[in-house]
Amino acid sequence: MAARTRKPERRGDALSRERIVDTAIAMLDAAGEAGLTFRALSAELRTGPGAIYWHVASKDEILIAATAAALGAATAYVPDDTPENTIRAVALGVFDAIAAHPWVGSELSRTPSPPPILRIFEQLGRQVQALGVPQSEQFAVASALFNYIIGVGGQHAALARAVAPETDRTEYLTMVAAAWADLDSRDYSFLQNVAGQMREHDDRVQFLDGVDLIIAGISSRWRT
Amino acid sequence: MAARTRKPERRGDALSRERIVDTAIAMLDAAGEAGLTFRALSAELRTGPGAIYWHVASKDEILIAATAAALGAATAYVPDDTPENTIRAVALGVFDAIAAHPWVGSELSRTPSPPPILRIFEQLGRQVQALGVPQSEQFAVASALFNYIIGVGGQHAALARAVAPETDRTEYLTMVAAAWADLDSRDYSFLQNVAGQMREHDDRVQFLDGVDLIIAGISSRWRT
DNA sequence: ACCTGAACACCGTTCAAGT
DNA sequence: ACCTGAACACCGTTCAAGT
Repeated sequence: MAARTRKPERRGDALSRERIVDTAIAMLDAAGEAGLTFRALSAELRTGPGAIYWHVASKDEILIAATAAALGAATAYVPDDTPENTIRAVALGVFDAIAAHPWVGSELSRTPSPPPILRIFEQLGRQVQALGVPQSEQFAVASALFNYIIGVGGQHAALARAVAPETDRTEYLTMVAAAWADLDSRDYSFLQNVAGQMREHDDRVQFLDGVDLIIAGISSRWRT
Repeated sequence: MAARTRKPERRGDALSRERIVDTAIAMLDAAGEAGLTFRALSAELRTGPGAIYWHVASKDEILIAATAAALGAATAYVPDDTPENTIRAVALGVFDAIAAHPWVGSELSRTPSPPPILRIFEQLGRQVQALGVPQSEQFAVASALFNYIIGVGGQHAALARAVAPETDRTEYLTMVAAAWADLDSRDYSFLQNVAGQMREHDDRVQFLDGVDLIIAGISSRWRT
């Protein structure tokens, strides 16, 4: 993903904004959000923390750039398909980006809408338009889709943060299911009932089910 | 909200878990998440930081207890109404709690599901059941509602964090609308189109529109 | 049992000084 | 122009010592 075709770069490892962000992404993937510190980052880059500040203004800027890069692939490609399928494709793009980089999920609800997030909203909005939703409702409907997608992302990030990075997914689901099954059945009868489904459910399929539910709502309302 | 009917408490201000959490909530409301530090908290409570650690194990515990307290009122009362209206009531309860305490929005996607969050899921699940959604789909549908609600909360928290606490809401919306109107019209035609609606929209109404959209999806799918 | 406050091991960020 | 690394102003948390 790093541009190899720029000017030759005296050595392979001159410090640059791009290398800083790439290294930050690698560290975030490996050790989570807590693992990215200026000290660790500068050690990895074999410099002092001050050198990094010559290329970026703050840690926030690094985080925003890293999020943009991680979402970039997801938001760049736009299929030429029905509005419904395009919405699904955009949603899955975000979902898969977060699955690959769980820290992206927390950034989504932390930053003041940098470009890649605006692009997601834009894409959803266009499809909402194409579905024939009247002007006055387009913003509300696009927001509903957007907030659902972002919400799932945030929950996934919370899960990733809660358990050790190496924890097996099914092992984790078994833990949660057991915890739910242990709840007081008067107060939590629903959770107890579905605790079984927890173990075998497929996040990705369930995520798409939610998207489809909103799409179904749209067509039932404006396509009678 | 603090229990006044316990034992008399030698003075009015003995240190206690309850008073720590109440004070933390007041500080979070006043100065946001960045304003809550152990030093500031212990200054406010007129002790050293060590005293606080005798009553709570960590800052996280304080944050979780504060979130539980802020959401408590929202999740306690359950109206005896149609499933649709109960879903709306639960959703609005969360929305209003976050409007009153923006920091709750970030906690929602940060903590590993403490009780008040499980209660929200439970409540939504029961209504989904009552709406006649088949067993096998109940978990997915309840998750869709839950994630949408949490997602909106997270976005609100992000907004609250992005602007100074005193910033006027309409002033802020005007800023965002202006920023959207300035975007390249080729890349962001949708955002430009709806930038106008941004200024006059009512968050709360729009939030409910999204809930209704999901409800509409549910009935169109399982109520033919 | 409960509180005190100095100390520890960190942060992000700055800045004089180097090349 | 770019890098160095010590220093600054913070964090959350611990812990010997007090009452």
